[in-house]
Amino acid sequence: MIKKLSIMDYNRERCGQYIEALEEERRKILVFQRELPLCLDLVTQSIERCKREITETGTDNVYGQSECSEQTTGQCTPVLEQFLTIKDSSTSNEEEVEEELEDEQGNHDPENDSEDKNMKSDWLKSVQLWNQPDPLLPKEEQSQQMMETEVKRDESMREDPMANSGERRRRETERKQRRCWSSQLHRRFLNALQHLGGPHVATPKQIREFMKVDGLTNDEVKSHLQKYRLNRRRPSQTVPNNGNSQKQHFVVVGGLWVPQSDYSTGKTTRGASTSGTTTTTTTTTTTTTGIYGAMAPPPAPQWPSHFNFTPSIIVDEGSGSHSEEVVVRCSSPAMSSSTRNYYVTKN
DNA sequence: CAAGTAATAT
DNA sequence: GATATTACTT
Repeated sequence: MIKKLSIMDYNRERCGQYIEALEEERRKILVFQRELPLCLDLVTQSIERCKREITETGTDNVYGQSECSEQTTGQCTPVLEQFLTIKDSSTSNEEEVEEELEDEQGNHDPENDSEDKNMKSDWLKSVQLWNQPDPLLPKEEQSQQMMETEVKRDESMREDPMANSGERRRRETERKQRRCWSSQLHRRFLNALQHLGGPHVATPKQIREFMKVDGLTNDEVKSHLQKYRLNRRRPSQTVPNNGNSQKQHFVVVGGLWVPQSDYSTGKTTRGASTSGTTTTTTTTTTTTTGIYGAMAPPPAPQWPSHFNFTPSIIVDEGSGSHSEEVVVRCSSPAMSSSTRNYYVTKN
């Protein structure tokens, strides 16, 4: 009898301490939620779970062993509402593997007592680095376990200027089919960039070789790089000061402007397949692909939201250092000693 | 040929 | 308007 109670109390106590620790952790992570969205989500979920356990101990089951396998972070105890300012995250769809970077190839985490197993298995599914417009593909298995070190891209899709059965093509100047940079592809891009010493040092060719994405051309990388550089030069400046002060709170941390709530705007419609346990009844498909009909499946890839065009934070590795350390430093708008080689057309 | 940049197309 | 492709210059 008493024993039981004492155990209960003990557990509760421990849980409480754990929660405290977690919350503290979360506060820290919150600052970098842009870089560590999943991390934050994890911690949040953990906190929820713990709290739930505590609150439920009042009744009978001491160990809230209920796995509470809720898929989304939705319906939760309102207790920690204060911390959930980000709320809308709906990060059920993980395609954002945080800054793990390198682990892409060798990630083997067979032992995952934690709840983070469901993630990371997901982004592997969304393999298609290239949103290859292909309505025909069932999109299910398709190209599943490839990827790994080298990603392959179906070359057949490519419109060959030559191979046209009839020369109905518009002459040889057939514009390439437009393809988007999926977030994963972009990750590789960033990864390469980082290892090559920053966007201003890395050259398209190097990047392409580093990415090891089959079918990726130099020009594509070059273009992407160009855009990347431009976007990073002056990311804001649009929307001078919209009257709506909404929830764009910014926090100054160590001289860095960090958006307090962000990242969640994506809200991709793609059903997060979540953990592999049992078939998820999520509709997945039926995404109202309004435009383009069956062209590009998900509207997912949106740069502004989840690509790391970190406005004022440059994450670049010391060019020479091979260590894992990543230096985060502020980039003054006037920095970037980009030697502007402006060539004036002098004919 | 490769990289940067500008122009153009979607 | 944003993003990708192409054209052009170096």
